[in-house]
Amino acid sequence: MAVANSIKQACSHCQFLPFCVATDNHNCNHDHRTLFSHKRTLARNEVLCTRHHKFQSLFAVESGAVKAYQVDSNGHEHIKAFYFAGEVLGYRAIHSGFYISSVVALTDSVVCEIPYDRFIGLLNSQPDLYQNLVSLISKQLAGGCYVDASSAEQRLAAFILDVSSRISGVGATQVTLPMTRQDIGHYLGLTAETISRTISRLEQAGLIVADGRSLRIVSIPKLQQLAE
Amino acid sequence: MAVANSIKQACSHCQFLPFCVATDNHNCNHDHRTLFSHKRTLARNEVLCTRHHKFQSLFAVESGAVKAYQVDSNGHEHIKAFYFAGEVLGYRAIHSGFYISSVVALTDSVVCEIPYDRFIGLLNSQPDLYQNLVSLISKQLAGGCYVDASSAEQRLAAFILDVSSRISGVGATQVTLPMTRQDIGHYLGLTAETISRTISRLEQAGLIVADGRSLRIVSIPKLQQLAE
DNA sequence: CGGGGTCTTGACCGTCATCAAGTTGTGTGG
DNA sequence: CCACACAACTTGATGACGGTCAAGACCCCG
Repeated sequence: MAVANSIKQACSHCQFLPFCVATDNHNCNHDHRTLFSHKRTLARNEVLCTRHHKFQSLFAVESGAVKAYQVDSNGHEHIKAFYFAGEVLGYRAIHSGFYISSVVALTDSVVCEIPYDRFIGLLNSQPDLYQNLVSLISKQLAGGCYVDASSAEQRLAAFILDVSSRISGVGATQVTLPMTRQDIGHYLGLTAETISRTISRLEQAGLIVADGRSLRIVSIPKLQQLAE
Repeated sequence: MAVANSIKQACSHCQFLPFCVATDNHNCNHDHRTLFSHKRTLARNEVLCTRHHKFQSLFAVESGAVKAYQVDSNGHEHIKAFYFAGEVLGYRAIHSGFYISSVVALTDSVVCEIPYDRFIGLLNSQPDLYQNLVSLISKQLAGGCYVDASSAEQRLAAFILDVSSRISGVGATQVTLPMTRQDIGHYLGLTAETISRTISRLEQAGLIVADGRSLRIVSIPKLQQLAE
């Protein structure tokens, strides 16, 4: 039970909780960390994994935040996704066997490494868990669709709602963004200047209050309406 | 063996072939079609499934082509994906239990319906097949990234390469697009006029030869270079 | 206090959306 | 088989949104 409690504290909102619990049950005399995964502490800007490197592990963000990005032949950075505490990354590498993106920490972070072969071993020993995995990957397929909204205001509104719900929970009005305006721009296909200007406009419109990276959402419904 | 041959003819390039074969092997005295799925013939513009309706089946496109789209609150259509012969759709609905997009046929098409509960039943009876499914969904996560290229020319170049490889095979230079300029625009976040103009520019630049919906790629490398 | 990264704001310009008109293509009924 | 109607496509003119370049303010950390 000590182990179960240690899971609950750090991992209570982790998408991988069902698998860690299953690991505990399956080998209740082992510590799930040594059996199943180990933790990596990342300083800000530290690299977690690199594009084109061999895929070996999924990663669960325990605390902090990371970004997954690619650099195109013109040197432009494209951010494919942000991952916050409790979220799991690496699914996209399963098919090709290589990481599609490089991943670096936006803030000091702790990340749980999940060796894929051991993970598959667990699933094969308890096949009903596979449906959990399929559901999680399906969720990633369904999400993040707002990037193709037409205007900068719409995209940013949707972004703010998405990030705040993922960091602070749905309905939260106060959020501190872990990424720069540059990063937001590279994610939304806009420039840092446009992000800055658009935040100012949203603020003038009375939808948010911004002070650097800390935001307060004045009206969630109005922001949703703008984002659609 | 008659059944196995009947699979091979229509389905030799289908992503679901491994599962259909497994079904055959597992119940070799049944016809896989009646056991596992049935076919639907769709006329052009006929609806396959509708957004927000209950998810019950995956669909494999046997012949023809379909588009998956959503209509936002302003009445603007956003195309999330095209699916061509051999490709499977519906994964995005697994997590929520409802279809995320509506799907209609672009041309007269034949589609194989795969009831999800029966499919899961098959997987549970042969858990090693789950890794096939996970790999297929992972592939969808990794693909279709070119939509966020910056310029209209880059997006269209990448689109042409993607579609031609999926319809006619990698390296093919002749392709007939099944969708309208409108559809391409709604997929790439551009207008039909911009698509038309950009095709003209690519033609003037000597990269392609266009005659309505039939395209010939003059130089695949140059097009790739443009698309990055 | 100084330095580098981050953020904001302004001026100008290019790309693509919008509106419009004309042409081509397709399908249907006479 | 032709004629008509409507959808799809092309091309042009104009304008708005966001990119680019630049300058200055702010902030964190040494």
